[in-house]
Amino acid sequence: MSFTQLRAFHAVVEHKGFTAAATALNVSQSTITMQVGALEKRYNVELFHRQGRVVVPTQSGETLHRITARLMQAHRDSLEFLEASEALETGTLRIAAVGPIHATEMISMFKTRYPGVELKVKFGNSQETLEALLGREADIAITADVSTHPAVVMERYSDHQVVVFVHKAHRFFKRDSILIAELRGEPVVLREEGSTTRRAFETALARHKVKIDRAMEIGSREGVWRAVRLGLGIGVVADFEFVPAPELRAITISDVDIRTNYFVAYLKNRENAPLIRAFLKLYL
Amino acid sequence: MSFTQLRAFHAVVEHKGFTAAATALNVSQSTITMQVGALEKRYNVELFHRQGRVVVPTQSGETLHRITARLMQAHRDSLEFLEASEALETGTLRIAAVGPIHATEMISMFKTRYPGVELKVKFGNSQETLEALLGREADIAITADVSTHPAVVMERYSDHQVVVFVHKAHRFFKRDSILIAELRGEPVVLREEGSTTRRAFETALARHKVKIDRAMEIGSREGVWRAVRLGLGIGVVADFEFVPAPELRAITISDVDIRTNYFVAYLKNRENAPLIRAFLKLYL
DNA sequence: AAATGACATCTATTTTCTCGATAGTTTGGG
DNA sequence: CCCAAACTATCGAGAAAATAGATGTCATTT
Repeated sequence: MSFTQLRAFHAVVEHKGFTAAATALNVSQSTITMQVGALEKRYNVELFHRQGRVVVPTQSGETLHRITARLMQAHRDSLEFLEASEALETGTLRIAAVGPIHATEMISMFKTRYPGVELKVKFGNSQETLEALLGREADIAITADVSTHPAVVMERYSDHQVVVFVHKAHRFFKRDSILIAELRGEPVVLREEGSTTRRAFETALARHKVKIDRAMEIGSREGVWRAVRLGLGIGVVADFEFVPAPELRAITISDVDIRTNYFVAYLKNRENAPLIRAFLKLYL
Repeated sequence: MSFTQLRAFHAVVEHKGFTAAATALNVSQSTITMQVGALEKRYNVELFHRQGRVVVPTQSGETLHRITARLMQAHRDSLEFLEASEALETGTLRIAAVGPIHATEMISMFKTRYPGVELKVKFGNSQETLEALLGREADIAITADVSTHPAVVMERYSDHQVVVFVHKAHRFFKRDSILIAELRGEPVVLREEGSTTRRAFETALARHKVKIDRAMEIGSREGVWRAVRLGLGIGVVADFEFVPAPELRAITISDVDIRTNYFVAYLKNRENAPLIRAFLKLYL
């Protein structure tokens, strides 16, 4: 009893005839006759009443048909699922990330592009993130640390210098660069916690034991930009994000290299996993 | 996506490994690897995490597995049903019969031999019985009339002469044969209504306008035999059923041929239908 | 009675499935 | 730290299954 035979039998019942079944399955009528005939001969069972040109399933045929209906449904379901997977209309991508900012940005972008894919995000520190990846609990890791593990591939996702920028009324306005110590006590307009740029900036300040005046905390780039233009403090921004304006000036910090450094990581032997490829393609 | 591929995939999940799946399906490991690999490549989907010697289904793999579980169950059910059919452990045999006596005897015998087969019996006259057969509402007809329909095969099931038998005290005891008219007014011990033998006997009496004395009506052959031995009347029996005894004698009716004539009929083009063959084999 | 429409049968061919050998990987032990 | 054991991956050839097309048979229709 092969699947092909059962499929042929099922089609004959569904289409009320051998010829019709053959048409539906895109095979020849003789093929259908053979398949069904083989079933009947092999199991010594009469599946159809053949009375002239009318074909009616026997009692046994009807019973078997109830079973093959389930069989064919499951077969169609399998195909449907696989085709949905192929089109990335289904599936699950598990992301382990160190900070919410990058991840949520990426997630919304990915979700917009592939609405059918379920996304699971787990936040943790760098070590936990890497462990999740190695333990196959995550497909993608978004982390700041570089891993030396041979099975892990890391692709740089974000790499830029942090600069400060000031309004022209500020005493730094005519400078090209400053020293980090000069920021001591300065009022600074910052992005919210979790911002990659802010984290890099504060890490550098802490390392050099520089205390600043956290004048404001604003949730958007434009907000920071407006606050600085109003002279409320020094702005902090990634270099490529700085929008030049006549009354504003970006200034580098010459004695410390403050930069963000984020990576997307995945397991080497899964580089061809469709969802991982799709994810990387969207950002790199 | 072929059934074979889905089966291979399913086995790998179920047996937690390619090699184990191969063993379970009685194929080589390379076959399994190819089947699953073909699925993954064709639909660009990752079905298993391959981490060294451990094989774990991915999220997609688990989803597909839920579907293939149904698929395989239906496949097993199909096989089970067909094998039951082969062994005549299932199925339905529809019988159309003219009288209850023969049919019930046959049914109980058939049911004993094939307990799994459902039997449906419909009683009617000869014409209805034949029509049920031709209309495919019955698989087997048990009838007394001979049909000339070319599609119908009739096999003689019962054909025997009806004889009377008497106790040695009876005036017929020394005779070899009698005329039917001699039975007029005689006390006769009969089987119950529906008995084939009784019907043939009474039909003959009616044709020759002979009225007898229905002395007793007894539901078994032994009962009739005992009653006759006690001198309660003349017995009526099929020739081959007569059990010789010193004080009893079977006597033929010389001027009328009283015989039962029953047939089992089936459609010519269904002569190979397993249930029909099984039925015929049991009686002919 | 011929035409028609549908199932049955046969053989050759194409496609699919499968195997066996071999290579590459990971894991556990000495 | 390296080796052996236990897997999975890959390849090319051979076996098995599925299929097509021509033709036969049969019942119904006109």
